[in-house]
Amino acid sequence: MSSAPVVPAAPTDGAKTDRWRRLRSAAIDLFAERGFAEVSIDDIAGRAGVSRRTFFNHFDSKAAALFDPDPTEQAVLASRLAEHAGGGAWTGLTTALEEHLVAEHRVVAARRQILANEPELDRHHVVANAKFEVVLHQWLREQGLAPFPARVVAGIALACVRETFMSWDAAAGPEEFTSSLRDAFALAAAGTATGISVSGGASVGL
Amino acid sequence: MSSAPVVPAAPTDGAKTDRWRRLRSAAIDLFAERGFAEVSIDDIAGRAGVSRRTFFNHFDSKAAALFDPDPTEQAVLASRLAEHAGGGAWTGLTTALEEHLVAEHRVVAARRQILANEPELDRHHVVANAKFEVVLHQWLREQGLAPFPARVVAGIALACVRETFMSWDAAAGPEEFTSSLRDAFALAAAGTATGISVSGGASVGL
DNA sequence: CGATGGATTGCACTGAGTGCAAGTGGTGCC
DNA sequence: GGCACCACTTGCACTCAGTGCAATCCATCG
Repeated sequence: MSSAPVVPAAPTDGAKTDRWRRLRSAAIDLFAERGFAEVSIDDIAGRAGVSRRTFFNHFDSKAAALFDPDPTEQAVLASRLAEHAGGGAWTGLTTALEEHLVAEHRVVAARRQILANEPELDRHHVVANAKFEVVLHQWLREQGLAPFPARVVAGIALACVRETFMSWDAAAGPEEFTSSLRDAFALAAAGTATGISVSGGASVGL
Repeated sequence: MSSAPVVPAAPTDGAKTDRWRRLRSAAIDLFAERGFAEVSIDDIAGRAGVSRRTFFNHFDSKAAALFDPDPTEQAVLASRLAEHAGGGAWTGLTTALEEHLVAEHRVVAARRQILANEPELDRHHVVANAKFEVVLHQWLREQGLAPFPARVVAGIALACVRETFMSWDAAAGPEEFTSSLRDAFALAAAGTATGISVSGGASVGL
């Protein structure tokens, strides 16, 4: 009980992560209540019971409080991906992404709701998505893909996620999201395997 | 000489656009000289010979001065796309994009140079790319693609642009960029037509 | 118990971004 | 020409995001 764990189960868990989550939670609640622009960092820090300065020990910016991944999230996604290594890049990638988004569905739904009211926040969301791209690209390269195909595959997968997310009504619940996402992945796989048909029918692959 | 032109050749040309270009030019020069963070908006406005307040009449933010498209650019890209309508979505899209990036190569190169020194600016660049996505997606839908395939195709094309841009040495000149971009587009078309091979060889399309 | 180091906090400061109201200059209309 | 109109510019004042610094608090380890 007293000995240090040989391998910390979740490296960033602890008081710090708790504070991080309290801050994010406060931020999400306030954004949902009043709108992003109407919430100051003092408000967030106040509701989370920490000082304004502490907010900036955890987040680089106000938007980060809404869009940054959980401190453990990168590692979790990475291990999900690792579990699916070797069984086909596309299958592994999409399975891991789906698991991941299901596990995070509460936060994902909160983001969707807030974005629905304030579309201009989409710019920050796009940036958040780009962080995923780094992880996915990295993993795909480890699976043996060259840099460029890895970029394309990651781009396709993220396009699926994005399209699903944007056309999803958060009030409809997570099941809707999951099934739509699965459809999107399947459509992408089928489309790229057979060539997504285009009007005019020119056979250019896409 | 005195009659108003029936159709304004470029709707946003004029004194306002001139100021816009002077401001962008000043911003690019200063960013290249000192680095993004070391340049204030007063600096930019000063060099462009306008007031600080006027800067904000033209740009929403400091980053916008570097990454916003030229006021005429959207229209220009749209008309390039229009020229290539009907001849196959992928071909038209990539041709228009290539033309467009060649025409803009000075600014593109400047951005590349500045990003090389300050990678953290990439977040803004990603946002700028996302604006393209809107235009491309719109055009693809007009070509008869459903929302989702349109998203995927646009995502692939932008992945090509992004990968080419990021792996390009701006000092090498625009020809390098163009030929790399063309290669990337060809690779994407071939890869998606035949299925990008993955290690393990599972036949999942990607 | 005392030392050590990470995290929190308060304070002060720079600079981004905005609202407002007062110029300023050009354009067309009488 | 004179005048009204309009779009753009400018200065001013203000809020608030974000940062550096130094003091403090607290948990853990020896």
